Amino acid sequence: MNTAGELQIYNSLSGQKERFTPIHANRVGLYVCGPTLYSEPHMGNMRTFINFDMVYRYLLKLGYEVKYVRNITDAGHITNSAGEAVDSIGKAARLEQVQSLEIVYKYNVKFQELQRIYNMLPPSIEPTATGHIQEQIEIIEQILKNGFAYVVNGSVYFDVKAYSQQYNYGILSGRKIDELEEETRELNAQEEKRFFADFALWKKANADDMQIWRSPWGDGNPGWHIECTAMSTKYLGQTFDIHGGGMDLKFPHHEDEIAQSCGAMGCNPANVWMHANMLNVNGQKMSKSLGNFFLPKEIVEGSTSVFTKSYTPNVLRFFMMQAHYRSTLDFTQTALDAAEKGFTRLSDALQLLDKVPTAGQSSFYVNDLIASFYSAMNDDFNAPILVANLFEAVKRLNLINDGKDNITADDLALLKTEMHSFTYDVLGILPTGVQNNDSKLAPVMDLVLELRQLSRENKDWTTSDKIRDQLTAAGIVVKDGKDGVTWSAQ
RNA sequence: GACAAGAUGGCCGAAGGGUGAAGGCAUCGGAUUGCAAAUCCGGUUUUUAUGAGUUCGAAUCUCAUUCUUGUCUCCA
Repeated sequence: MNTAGELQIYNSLSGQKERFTPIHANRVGLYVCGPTLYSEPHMGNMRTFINFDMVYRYLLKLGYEVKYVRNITDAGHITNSAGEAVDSIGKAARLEQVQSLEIVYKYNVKFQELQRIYNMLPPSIEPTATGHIQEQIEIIEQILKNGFAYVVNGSVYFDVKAYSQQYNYGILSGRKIDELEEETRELNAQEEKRFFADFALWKKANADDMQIWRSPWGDGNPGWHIECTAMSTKYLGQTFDIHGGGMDLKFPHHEDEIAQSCGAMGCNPANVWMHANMLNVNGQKMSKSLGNFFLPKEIVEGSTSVFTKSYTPNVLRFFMMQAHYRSTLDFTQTALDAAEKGFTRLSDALQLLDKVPTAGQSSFYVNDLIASFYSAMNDDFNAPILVANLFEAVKRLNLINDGKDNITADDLALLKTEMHSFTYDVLGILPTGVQNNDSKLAPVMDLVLELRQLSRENKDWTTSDKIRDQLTAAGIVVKDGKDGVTWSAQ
């Protein structure tokens, strides 16, 4: 493990950066709220998962043994603001005339494919809500036993008022229930609840529910928040290190998770709460209702209505890594084009690591450069600074290649190891530019470039330029360097 | 309305009391090149939303104002 500083993480619970100390030395428990699989995740959903993939990757890089749990919500959410029963998974299923688990399966297959496309490391486990009904029931029973919940007509509600006698409901979101009460009273005319802020732990089944389970309170289904409490407790323990999720889950979802854990087990579930910010399109949160969303696959295929061209998963990941996870990020074509060019510059320089000449002495401090990679990430996973520092290394490599800077073989080996590690292992970029080794294309390119070289020697610029232009049009970029011609395919 | 987070160059975005406000993209000049591309060197653009205040010193802290976004029981 590197000792260039200590990892600091911004904790939403305290509102400040804190030195990260795992509960068990060298081991980290990480829980992230995963997707609700009633439709295909859009790019905004992916940003959160990619950000936490980066967090996971850096924790691994630091040498931690990380247990990364990301749930899959495959049980319907229960109610909406009007108190009307809404089972979003069941609803989508009815529309498409299939069973609810069939639709969950369908979108889970797509989600797993997206994880591969965007080079996300698989979590240690992806538990499902439907697979943990018993655990959820047991926690609800515990909350009831402790007096922080009540049963009404086959449903169970969390008793926020009783809870507030002992605990601080609103500790995460900063909300104060007594202030909220008057304004929201009219909107929440749910007769079953004793108090407007109470939330369902178990909801009695409706006749048309597609998912129904048996429970001590009758047939029904679990409330939205209880699954995370059940699964994080089962796989990580009553209190674990880091709980992550999108900013929009802070309230009520995460607030209620805290209440459930305290209510059942008397302790906060997580020491550190991390929230990833939203992805915006033209200044607005990407969402289905606004119609400004696009699918992660569409943008790779170039079939969105928003952009006129496609971008590779690498470019998209790189683009996202140029913004801090706690900042909103605006997706625009000009920004993506800029990222694409910057990414090309970075990946070209990574190729140089194998080609650059070495010297007896280095003309700059390689160790300082490498230390800057660590200190960037140690500062609350500041990937944009890491990228900036990687570009410092890019500049050095280009200078070395031009004979204006020097590096020893040892330093180069070190730089290569760390640049590869931070680019590929931490940022999650997939290595590119290996097409030069393409067994079928390479001999053809050798021939074509030889012919071009002949015309160049004969000063037949028309022919040589035609070859170059045609290759460019075919997506193959030819570079005339000092020591010969190189090419790369996109 | 309540709560929360913001407002930084032509664009995307860092930094968050200490001289010259990262980095990428763009743009301009030079080097290199048959010409380009790539690369290198150098330059350009921000009175850090506005107005006050605290301080020896503020983009950074405080207050006010304007605006933006998010959440308020569907949400990554």
